[in-house]
Amino acid sequence: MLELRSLPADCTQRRQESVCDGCGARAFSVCSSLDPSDLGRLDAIAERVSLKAGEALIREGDAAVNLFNIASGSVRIYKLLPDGRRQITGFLFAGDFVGLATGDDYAFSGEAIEDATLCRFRKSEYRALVRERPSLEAALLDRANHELAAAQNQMLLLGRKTAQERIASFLLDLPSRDPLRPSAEDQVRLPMTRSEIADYLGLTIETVSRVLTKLKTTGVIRLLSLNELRIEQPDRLRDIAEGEA
Amino acid sequence: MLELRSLPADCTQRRQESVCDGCGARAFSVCSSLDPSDLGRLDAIAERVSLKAGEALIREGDAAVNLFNIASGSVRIYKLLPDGRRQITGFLFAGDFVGLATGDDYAFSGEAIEDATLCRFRKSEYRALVRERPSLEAALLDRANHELAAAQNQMLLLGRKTAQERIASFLLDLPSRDPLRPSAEDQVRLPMTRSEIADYLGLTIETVSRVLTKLKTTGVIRLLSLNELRIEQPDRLRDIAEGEA
DNA sequence: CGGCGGCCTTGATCTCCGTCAAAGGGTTTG
DNA sequence: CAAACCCTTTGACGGAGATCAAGGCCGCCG
Repeated sequence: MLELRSLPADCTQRRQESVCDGCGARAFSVCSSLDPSDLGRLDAIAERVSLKAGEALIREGDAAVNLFNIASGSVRIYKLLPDGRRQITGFLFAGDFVGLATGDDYAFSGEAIEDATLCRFRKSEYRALVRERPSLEAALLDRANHELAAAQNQMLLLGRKTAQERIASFLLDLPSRDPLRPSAEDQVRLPMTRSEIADYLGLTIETVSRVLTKLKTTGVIRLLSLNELRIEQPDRLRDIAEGEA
Repeated sequence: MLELRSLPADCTQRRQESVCDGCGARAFSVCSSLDPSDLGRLDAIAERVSLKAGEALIREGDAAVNLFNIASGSVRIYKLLPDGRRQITGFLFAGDFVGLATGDDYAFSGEAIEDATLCRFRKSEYRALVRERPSLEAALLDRANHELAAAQNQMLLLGRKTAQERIASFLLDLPSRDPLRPSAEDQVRLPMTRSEIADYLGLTIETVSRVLTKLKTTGVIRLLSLNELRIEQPDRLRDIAEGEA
């Protein structure tokens, strides 16, 4: 199985022999599509970056020079309207690739939710590698397709689901997206704030809070702490998520 | 420039020498990434299909055996909730590829909005061709990335924009997506009904109608007919779309 | 350990848009 | 050409969730 050794804290400082070797996210990411010899090529153009919670890796409108692969931690991707309204379009975790949906300029911003480590690639170098490694390109296409399917689900959620249904769907989806933290069955870790949940689900912070309270008082979930909860009645939560309750 | 010759009406009936040869959508689609010799390969596995308005090409939950390329007409892609609420996740036009975001089963339904012609491929055969034609794979990845960017914009719209802003954004986006009908400047063709617009924008049919009326009475747009309108004040419409008015 | 600041919860009120209802226009059918 | 149908428009009303406003919890730092 997979070895989850923790990464050295100072990995930005001195270039390691191989950033890929100790990477706990390798098995989940597009890197796994490369055989060992090709992995060296990837390794050669990868630069390891550490981010503290809240730091930005991508700013909407900037020239898109870098691509990223998340090695650990979590990242929020969002777009803003001129008056400050924010829509978080995705929470990303270890193994996720950032910068797929990108033209010459970034069309979204990205920031670390919690401390995170990432692999940074120069877009030009990455493209060159992709061009000569069809298996890598196939893996990227695969990933893009999964993201597209997820985006369609999110559109259904944002366009047609009630506040309760959105929260329920969110609680059911979230755990499956964080491979490095396959928490106990029906245990949900919420690394993001209520405000971020709200901006992801197209709600306000108050509504998120109220719905969570209601789910708690009806016994569907139990809040273990602010950022941790247990799903007590998964079936009922699933019914709620699909509008059948 | 591009030649927009109309397609023979009976193209499903008898197999043509080459379905690609007369295809007005070729220049916009992934097919354009293939050189003439490879196009023959694609041609060999393509089957031309004609659909009448309203007919389905994909049904959510069915085994995903076919992929499609739209040659002419328009298609709606949507997802349903158990109680019938519908979210249209995309309107597709000539050159668009249907079935990218697909696993073993279709995760969405697709129907013709107006009479349409499509190229149908068996997924297995298509994959085999893609695997040996990196340029085709690259084109698919490109297209997936564009769709992802569009999906993120739609999430912003659904999660954070008001009804007015949604309609304004929609009217500004739509024309650019239909390459076979590069209508007169600021002229918008609406091949879909109000109900479809509503289900695409996360609104109701009544709200769509009311907002269009308001935009009309304020002089921003002019309704030429039910399915055709002119944008009289593009700058103001753009301001509205971004929440600056 | 006490005060401060950030985040979350809870309550009261408001509002945008959804729901319900009816009437108007266009086109298909007999 | 009338009648039936469908889609759209318009109006009146109501409700889910936003907004406004306190108050509670907790970690942090002096």
